[in-house]
Amino acid sequence: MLLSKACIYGMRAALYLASSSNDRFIAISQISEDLDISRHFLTKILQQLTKADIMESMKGPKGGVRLKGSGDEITLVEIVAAIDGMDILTECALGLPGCGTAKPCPLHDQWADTRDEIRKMLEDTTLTDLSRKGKEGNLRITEDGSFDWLPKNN
Amino acid sequence: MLLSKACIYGMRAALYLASSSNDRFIAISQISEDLDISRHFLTKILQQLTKADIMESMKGPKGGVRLKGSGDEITLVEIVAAIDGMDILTECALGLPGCGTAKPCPLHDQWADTRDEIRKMLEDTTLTDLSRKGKEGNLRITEDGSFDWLPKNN
DNA sequence: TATTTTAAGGACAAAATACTCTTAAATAAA
DNA sequence: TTTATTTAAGAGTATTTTGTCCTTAAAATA
Repeated sequence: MLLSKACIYGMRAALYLASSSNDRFIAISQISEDLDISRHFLTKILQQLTKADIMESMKGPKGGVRLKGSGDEITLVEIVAAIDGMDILTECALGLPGCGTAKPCPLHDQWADTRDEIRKMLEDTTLTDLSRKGKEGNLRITEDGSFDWLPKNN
Repeated sequence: MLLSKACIYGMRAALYLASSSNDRFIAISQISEDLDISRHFLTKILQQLTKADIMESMKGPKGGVRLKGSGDEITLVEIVAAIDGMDILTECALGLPGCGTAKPCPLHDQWADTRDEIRKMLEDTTLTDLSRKGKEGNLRITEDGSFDWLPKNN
């Protein structure tokens, strides 16, 4: 698995928020319910994203989380960096520390190329891209085939 | 991490064997020592590779493991398939089961493309490719910077 | 001010992964 | 045939990841 579950959950939650009216705070309990993700676990993950300034949070009634910036300025790589770290995009495929052009492993060149493809994809994809695509195609963001995954307040 | 440690260890051991005279059996204890991988753990991993017919083993003195076929017929994807399974090359980036062209997630298209790049790289790279490259450039296959990583019997 | 709602944070439990140890079986060679 | 060597196999331990629970803090509102 390239990305941890925490990272995947974070991406899905961010995509959920990007598909909502992003001026309002949305309770994590609602997100967790709609996306069928453990509430407490998701809370922890979104804390990381608020610390990374990707989201902002508000306590109390009417509180919750929302994206800090505009969805078209947030790319997937930022979420990955905040949760899994950038290591997965720099690490050696054979696990050798310090693998680079100066001191490569035999697989270095090939892996560097494919790794760049992954990074480019993550860098080029914004939350708005995914949200638009999801809305246009009525695509799912949750396991059960329910295609009307859009947050209720939209 | 895209590949598990077990998978990475398996690839390194296979590359080690591909760089040796492959008519002789080589003791796992020697491989583990040269590659600085736990002997018992490596034994388990190589058992998987022998079950997958990538290697063959022999008990007793003068026993050990060796590649079953020629190194230029063994690609990295076979090793990955035997240890981590092919799931990592088919799974949805958002973790949704059944994600495919028929029932995609918003990230499906982008991820399918990059996933194919990964698979292509693994399918196109043979052990002999890596071995040749390693020998030509005197590249390392082990952590400490020692560049003379070739098995002693060559 | 009191109550309710919500995130923050820490402590804990379960599951998956990584790694170790022990014993058994096979084989070569003394 | 006995002994030494080496893989096979299974049980056991450690670490990391994933997931749960409970308490505290902050904010809205009655």
